[in-house]
Amino acid sequence: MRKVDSMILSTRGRYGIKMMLELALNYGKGAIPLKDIANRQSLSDTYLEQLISPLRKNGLVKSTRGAQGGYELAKNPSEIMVGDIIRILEGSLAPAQCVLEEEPECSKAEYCATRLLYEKITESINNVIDSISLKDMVDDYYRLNNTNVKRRSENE
Amino acid sequence: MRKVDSMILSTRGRYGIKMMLELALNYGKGAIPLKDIANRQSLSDTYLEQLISPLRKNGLVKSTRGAQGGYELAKNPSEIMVGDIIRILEGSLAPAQCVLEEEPECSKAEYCATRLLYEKITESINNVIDSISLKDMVDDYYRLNNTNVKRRSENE
DNA sequence: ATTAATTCCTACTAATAAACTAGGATTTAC
DNA sequence: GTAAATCCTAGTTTATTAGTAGGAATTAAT
Repeated sequence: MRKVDSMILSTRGRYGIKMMLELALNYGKGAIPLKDIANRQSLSDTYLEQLISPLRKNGLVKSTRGAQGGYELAKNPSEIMVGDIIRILEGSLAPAQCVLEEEPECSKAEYCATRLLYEKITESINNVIDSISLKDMVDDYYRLNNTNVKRRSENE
Repeated sequence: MRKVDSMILSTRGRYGIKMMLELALNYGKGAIPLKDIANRQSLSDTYLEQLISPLRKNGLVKSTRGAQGGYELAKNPSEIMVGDIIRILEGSLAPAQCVLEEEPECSKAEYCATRLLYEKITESINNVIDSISLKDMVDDYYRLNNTNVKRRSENE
């Protein structure tokens, strides 16, 4: 039996977003250890380690090694778009190979009505994820929780 | 090494759309055998059989059994939305479980800023795929091919 | 200096899902 | 009655996802 629904995002993207939102909620407070985030979210810290590594290499977070070390955002939450996180962790979101820029054009691209459809879908997704920043999510978070006191728990 | 990009649609959805576009291009001309479509698109006919079955059960195509039989659209191409095809073959497209209606709400849905994000992504995708009909794709097809003579080949 | 807490790195493994294939039963035009 | 088709269930193979495991390097605190 096949899976019934298609998750657009795998755990890489979903956990990555949760992790980054946690860091955004703590922006300006210094580095926090990954294990803390993993515990709060009930996720495997060794798995999160794997996910935060490319985020660091792409300049979205910075790390402090050693005891009392940890991670923090490398720039202001308003400068980090959800699309950045997703593209680093999941790659480009596209309905089919032929829409990806890196790919050579498929031989009949000019005749291809399905390609046009895929381009519309891709554009629509990119519009959303590139217009929402971590700051927007932090604002949503406080608005939804109807409080100005920073909380720690955040669910999927 | 992990896959680099995320295909939103699997072969189920992509082949399904190609198949349905072929049927739309031949709408009104009677049933055509699946093997013909598979040959034109260089796809496995036994695999396509599996995909067309749910499309038939959901009333998008109708079949004629026996020799000279085949498949045809069960309604006008303008009445069949790309979203219908995708939902039948791939299930709901959602970034995470918690956005799916069938799912019980996750315990902290009201506090959940990531859920809000997922809802925005989902809405944006649904807006696109539910606004494009097979007729629109047929029109695009002829416009892209700059001809009024119906052609057979159509690529991914 | 030693210890404990942390990041960093590579490689492996288990579970799940995707992408088909196989085989045959049933239907129907010719 | 035969060939061409749909219909149905159950496999199989391959790829991807979602982790684990183990340890090296770094650093604050004692």
